[in-house]
Amino acid sequence: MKIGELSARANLNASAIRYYEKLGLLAAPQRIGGQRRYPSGALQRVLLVRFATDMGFTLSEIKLFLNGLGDHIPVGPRWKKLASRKLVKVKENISRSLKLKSLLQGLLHCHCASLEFCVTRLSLSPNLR
Amino acid sequence: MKIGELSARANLNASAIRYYEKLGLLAAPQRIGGQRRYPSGALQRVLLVRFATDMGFTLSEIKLFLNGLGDHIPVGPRWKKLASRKLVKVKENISRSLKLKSLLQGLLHCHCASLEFCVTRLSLSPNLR
DNA sequence: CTAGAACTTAAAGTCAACTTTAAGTCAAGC
DNA sequence: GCTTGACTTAAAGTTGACTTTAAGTTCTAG
Repeated sequence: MKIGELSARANLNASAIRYYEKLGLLAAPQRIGGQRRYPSGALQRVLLVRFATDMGFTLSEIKLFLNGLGDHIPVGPRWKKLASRKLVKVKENISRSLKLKSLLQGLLHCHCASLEFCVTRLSLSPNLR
Repeated sequence: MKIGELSARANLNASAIRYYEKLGLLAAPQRIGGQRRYPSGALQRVLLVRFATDMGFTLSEIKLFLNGLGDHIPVGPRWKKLASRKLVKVKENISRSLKLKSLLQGLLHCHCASLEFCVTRLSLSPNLR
């Protein structure tokens, strides 16, 4: 697979793929006549990277994650620590998103709302003093 | 409330608050001797802005949202359209986060995993052709 | 009254994640 | 064989969301 096909399938720009390679997120692939040829596994990797960036991971976090991940290679304690910290964030994000969801649904039905209403609905609290 | 107190309570930099004001996200407050004095409502507004940026809204989206929102002022159809579009995104985000959560929990228990495993668990699919 | 903390501005700097540009090389179809 | 589209590079440009800087003003505690 050349870079054009990979980028089309992963739905991003070819330059982004070269950028990922430069950052070490993607292994440098085989080349034929100077042009990159990707194995199908590269597509999975790119899809995962896209998913993770959408979920708010930074590229350097993603690099750490993917490097600790491989078939038949047990995930190490370092990876687990990373993952469990990220899990906490994901859970927080879920509970906030659920609150936001019900707030939005509510606002689409009852026709007026104050900032205060939103703030309490979302349980946003200021620092004391 | 001066800008220092507001920023401390909202847990962000005072310069960020001035930046929000410049973008029109925050109304220019009363001034005493050239210095900004905020009513308590400003804190709520800032808290909401912070929440929304955390949830992945851009500042210009937030501006649109907050401007269509006020006590005793019915939210308009334009606002509702925005909100229902955002609601869709929030729901998508929730279902993806739930998948990610169970994937991470799974990986923390069973000790090996392939990219392919992750990709299918997250239902990531490439574009055809 | 004065030192120092907190405020003011405009403009420049930073960071992440890319994209665009320029100038050139390779490959696939006619 | 030649054109045209896809590829190559390094370097510069872009966007969003701030932060930092520099130079100055104002408030507050002692």
